Amino acid sequence: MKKTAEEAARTRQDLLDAALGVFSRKGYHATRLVDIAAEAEVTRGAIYHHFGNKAGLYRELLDSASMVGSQIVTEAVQQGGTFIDILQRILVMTFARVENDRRLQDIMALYLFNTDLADELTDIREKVRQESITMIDGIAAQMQMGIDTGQLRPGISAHTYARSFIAYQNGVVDLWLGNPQAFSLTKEGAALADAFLRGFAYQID
Amino acid sequence: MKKTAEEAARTRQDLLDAALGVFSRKGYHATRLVDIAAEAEVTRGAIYHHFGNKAGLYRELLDSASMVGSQIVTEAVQQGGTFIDILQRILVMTFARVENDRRLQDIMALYLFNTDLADELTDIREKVRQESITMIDGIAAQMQMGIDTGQLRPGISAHTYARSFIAYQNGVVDLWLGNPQAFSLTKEGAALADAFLRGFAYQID
DNA sequence: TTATACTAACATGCGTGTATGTATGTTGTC
DNA sequence: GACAACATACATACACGCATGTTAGTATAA
Repeated sequence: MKKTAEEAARTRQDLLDAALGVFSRKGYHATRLVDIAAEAEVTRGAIYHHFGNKAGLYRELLDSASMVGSQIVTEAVQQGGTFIDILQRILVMTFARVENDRRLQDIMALYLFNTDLADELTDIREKVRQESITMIDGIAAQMQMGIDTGQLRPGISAHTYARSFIAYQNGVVDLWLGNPQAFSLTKEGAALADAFLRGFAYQID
Repeated sequence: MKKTAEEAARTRQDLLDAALGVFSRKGYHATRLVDIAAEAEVTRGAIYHHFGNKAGLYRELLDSASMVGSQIVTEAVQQGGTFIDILQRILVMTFARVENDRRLQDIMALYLFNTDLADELTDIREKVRQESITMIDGIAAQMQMGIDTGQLRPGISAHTYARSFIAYQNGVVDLWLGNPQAFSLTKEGAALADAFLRGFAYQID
């Protein structure tokens, strides 16, 4: 019955993958550990062996799921262009990747729909909150550069720009997750990014 | 033990109010009927008497909570102004009202975080989905007018404008609900709306 | 031979729903 | 308008299932 070390690591990863899918689809409370175990083709015992309990699994999962969005950002920055070009690219790439990457969908869902977190998970909520704050701060620093170089309209604070940006990004993804058949993130992504970054208002030059 | 007819209606409403608060804070699965009953200062028996079961209570709640956003829209339209002015006003009013109205906060949370809805509530999810579709269609019709009258930039479809708009509105509210102390929806509302509607890009006229 | 990676069986608690009880409003009848 | 007959608005207590966590067992890698 005992498996080799790498086999064990594999089932551990399988459990994390399965948990990500089920948690993001059904929420924390509604997911039954037996569903996760079944999807990973083990029994619940494996979960308790690797993660101690349900909350431990969720904890681990969130740690492994973090720092995914940052990869897209660095990739978009590397391709160069103006400040607005980069912001546009971040949105377009995020939208397209969400539509085509099931795993990323699940991670986004996990971050966006973190209600119904049990009392025993308040520390997790707090951690996510802190992470989002530092993320906003980081984006705000970038936005400040955009303001300083005259590529962003003045009169709006860097933090407002930052909040506006990720609010939009999350809002679009959220909307799509709620009804994926309604529209295509890949096809409409560029227009959605354009409408946001260039604004709705028609300014005659 | 039997109360007068209007007393009964009162406890029924108390239960709905209590349910809105608890459901929106903890999610469907995590809320215990005893919590709702306690907050309404009755026992669970009252819930089963008035609503049959937990799902019935949630169902009723969602019906009574619907059609709140439309009120803001009509109010914003009545005040007149250009198309962009009205859109701006809708955002600003929504943001400000969310920050100051606990009930509206709960309703928004209920709509935004509708994950973890039990298998017995798939019909509710479907209903919410349908409502959001017709809402988007309605907004798109308005946006089409904005395009036709040259007040919205051409080259973007009415539906994309509509999705963009409510994605942003929801995104900002979602962001704030996740961390209300981080910023003030009332104070930053105008800037957030402005950044969105006029765009980030600095266009030199 | 020992620690590991689980499986299987069991115990426990908790939350929903239901059945019953009860006090009181409400309605018809004379 | 008084009084029975019934309906209502809950409270209380119980039954039941289900999901978590725990413990014991087993096979095998190290």
